[in-house]
Amino acid sequence: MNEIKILIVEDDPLIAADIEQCLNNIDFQVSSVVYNTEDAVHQLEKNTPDAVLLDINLGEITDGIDIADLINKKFQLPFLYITSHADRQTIERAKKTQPAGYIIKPFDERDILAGLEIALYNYSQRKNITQPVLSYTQINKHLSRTLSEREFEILQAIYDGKTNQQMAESLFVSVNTVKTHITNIYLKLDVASRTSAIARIRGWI
Amino acid sequence: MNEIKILIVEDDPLIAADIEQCLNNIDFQVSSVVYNTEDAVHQLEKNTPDAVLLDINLGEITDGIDIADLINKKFQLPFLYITSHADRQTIERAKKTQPAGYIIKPFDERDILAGLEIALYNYSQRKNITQPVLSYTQINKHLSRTLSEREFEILQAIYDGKTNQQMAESLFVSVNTVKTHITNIYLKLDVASRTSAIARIRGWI
DNA sequence: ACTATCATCACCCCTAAGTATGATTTTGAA
DNA sequence: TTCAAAATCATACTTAGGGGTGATGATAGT
Repeated sequence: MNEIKILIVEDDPLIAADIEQCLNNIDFQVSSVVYNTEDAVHQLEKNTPDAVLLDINLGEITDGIDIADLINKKFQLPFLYITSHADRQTIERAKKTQPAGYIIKPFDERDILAGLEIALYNYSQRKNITQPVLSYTQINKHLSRTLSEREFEILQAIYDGKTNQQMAESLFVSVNTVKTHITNIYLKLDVASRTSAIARIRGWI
Repeated sequence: MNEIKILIVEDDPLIAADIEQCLNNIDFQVSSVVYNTEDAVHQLEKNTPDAVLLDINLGEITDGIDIADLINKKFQLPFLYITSHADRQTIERAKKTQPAGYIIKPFDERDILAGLEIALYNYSQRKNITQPVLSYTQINKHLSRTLSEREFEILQAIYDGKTNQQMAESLFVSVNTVKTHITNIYLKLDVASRTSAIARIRGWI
């Protein structure tokens, strides 16, 4: 059984029930169903869910997008819009809140399943990323003389704090070869040491 | 006119044409339509798009999820799946590639508009997260034996790619002193070189 | 007053890192 | 086929980085 708790914000009781039914079918727990902003805030504070499904039009002055703003400011939870509003203006406003998804009514169980699974997974991954991965193309975008793939491998190893000896072993080449590659990398990056190479590419990744 | 270029990977020519039509209607440029993995890779390399729409089932050994893996490894572009496969197994595999969205067929112009707009916006926002500066307290949170302020200064200089000589000059101390500090930093960080020190703290900032 | 931490410096030794130069082989594009 | 780039390796040299040990004065906490 899934322990993931979802908060539903939807002013139409019929649709709310429908969403709730879907969530039950796909083994998500509904932490609460609320019909307005005030209750939504209350639930977010007292019974913090793992993710939120937001209707945009709530028939009051504040709407789902305002709630999204609040989630970003105070709670930092993943949320998805479920709405029938798919016009440019609404999407334009909605995207600025960086939602994890945008499900357009009439929705389908699978839309919610896929949307939530991806939202939750992405959220959990992003929470513990700080290790930015080097990208070959990303680095080369900044260079007139581009790195070869082998050189890029070496640069990655330097970035990971490896010694020349370790690189030689893991790449099955001699230390001399590693040194040659490094010399060429330094030429292209216009640096003269490992640490300055790392500092140089830091802004690029 | 929108200059955003989208790559479509879809093996069914009818659906591909349909997607292309949708993109045109909502003012996105189609950079290319490809039917298999090989062409997809080629397009990614030669005519890098701003985002990718991926069908999962391509009727070959490799599928859209493999292409997604490749995008993450080498290109780091936002991508959305457009597929009729919405079973748990597929979603489970797909979510691991951290897609920006998952559009289930039969799709609708608005699904694509909302999905792409949000994907592109989120991507652009996440890209310019400013490189966090080293923070003294942040580093020490992770250490049992904390760095002194002087040691932290030295660590910053290492992080910036400075040599011991340069540090000695800018801090008005002897190179020997710098070395002593560095030795102590290494002890506390449990590393044995500048580069591994940088790699170690990378996860903390 | 005693102790711990910090910042400072010195000297020795050793190795990893970096520089210079040159060579061979493979491969892919013109 | 020819040419250029890439990957491989070698040898020799220089230097920066790192390990070990020990010492001194300053400061702050118990």
